[in-house]
Amino acid sequence: MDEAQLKSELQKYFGYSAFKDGQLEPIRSVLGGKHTLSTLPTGTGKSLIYQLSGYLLDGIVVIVSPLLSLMEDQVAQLKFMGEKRTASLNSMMQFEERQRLLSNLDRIKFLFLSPEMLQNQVVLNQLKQIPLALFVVDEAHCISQWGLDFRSDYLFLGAARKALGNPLTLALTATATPAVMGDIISSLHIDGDDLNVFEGAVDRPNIYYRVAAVPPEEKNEYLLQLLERYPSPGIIYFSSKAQADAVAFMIRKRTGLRAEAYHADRTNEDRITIQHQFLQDELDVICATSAFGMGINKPNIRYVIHYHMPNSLEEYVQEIGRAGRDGQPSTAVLLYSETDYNFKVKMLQGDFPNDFAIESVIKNKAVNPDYGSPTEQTLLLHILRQRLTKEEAKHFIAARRELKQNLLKRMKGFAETDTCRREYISAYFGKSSLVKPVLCCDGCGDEDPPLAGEVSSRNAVPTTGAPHWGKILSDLFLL
DNA sequence: CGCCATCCGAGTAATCGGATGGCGGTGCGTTACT
Repeated sequence: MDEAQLKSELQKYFGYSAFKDGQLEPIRSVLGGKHTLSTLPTGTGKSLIYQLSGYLLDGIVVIVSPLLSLMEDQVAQLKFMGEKRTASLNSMMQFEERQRLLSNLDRIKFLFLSPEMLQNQVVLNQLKQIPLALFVVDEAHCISQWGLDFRSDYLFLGAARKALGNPLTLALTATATPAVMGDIISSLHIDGDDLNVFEGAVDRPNIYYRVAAVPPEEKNEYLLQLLERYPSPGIIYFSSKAQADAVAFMIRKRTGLRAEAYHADRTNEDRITIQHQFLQDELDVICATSAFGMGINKPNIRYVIHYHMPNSLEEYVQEIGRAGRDGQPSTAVLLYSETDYNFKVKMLQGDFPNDFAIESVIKNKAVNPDYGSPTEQTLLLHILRQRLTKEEAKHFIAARRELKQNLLKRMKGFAETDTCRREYISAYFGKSSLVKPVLCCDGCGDEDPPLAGEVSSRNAVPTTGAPHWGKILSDLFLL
């Protein structure tokens, strides 16, 4: 199908007259019968890729999604567009409801489910009975990020694909390093000869990067200064739920800003409310752990501050990537402290099963649910499922530990580099060409973007020589 | 890692010193309970 025909189908199904950047190529690839891996920033219309492809192929489209809330969002969106043949299969459903859906799958066009649900034999058997147009893995980096450490069912998507007869597959993610892309492809057991990979840009030219070395005890005061300076709304990321709570409280006390904490200890109801309020501009600041963000597509987030550094540069880039979706100047600030790094190193070291745990799991053929963190348990489960020998298991754990430590070291490298941070990220993601924006990062000696209406007293940033606002914008749009 | 909070015994009436231990975070689904 040529581009003109696809455009007319786009018009027919969605009412759009043109594709956004990065949509057309993966659609043509899928329609050409090729497995496809596409990295495309969130908010640039990733879901349209499988939606339009799905309409133009016979059979059901199965979309594997990491979060129930994402599934619900997608179902609601499709139904809003008038597509009634949409459902998600999950644990929220009543038994009868689920039975009814499973026996009527032939009436469904878009089915959303979790990787865990695909482990269910009944579900797999029902799916085998009907023609499968496309197997979609949304947020596919979760395979690499969670498979071994957190949600082991992500590693079984390859087996599920095989059970379903190796269907045409589309993997979508916002950002992936070459290593993560390799993990995705090999874990899904995709034949490389039948694969097309489309890589979107990683760089976000309208985000200015800055790292500030701030000792832990000075972070709160420093943060308050930043909040005075930066326009809302924004996100502040933490490595600890308690600290996210505490700082949200402090911000409410000491500023006029509306701040809320968001993490896994909040009730489902609270989380929905907070997210909704944030999207409606009824909150200025979200103090969040990594629980917040996936699927959030709010255009006007002006800053993302990291109170603690994440465990990897992938996570960092994903989290700061939530800023400035509208293309307007935005800021990413990392409050870096070597104490934090040392703490993370220590935590990481304790987060792997020791030899005794490895040996007893192999001996008992079961994981003791009372032993260790979720990460340790997932790793032990993997050892068990792969039927590793003692030696293999120890090597596996050692390699895993080294990998995680390296990810953390690269994150530290980013924080400590005195050269261009944008180049550092770009190189990390294996990109060769990079066009630097006028306002790049502190490593390039650039000052923070001047902010509308800013009265700068305390920070006393000299504005002489700083590019004019209008020039900054025009430079951005030329990129 | 290095910093706290907590505990504990000493030995005196209410604290003190030293030791100890703890210290992240991500979500499905199922099932056994209140």
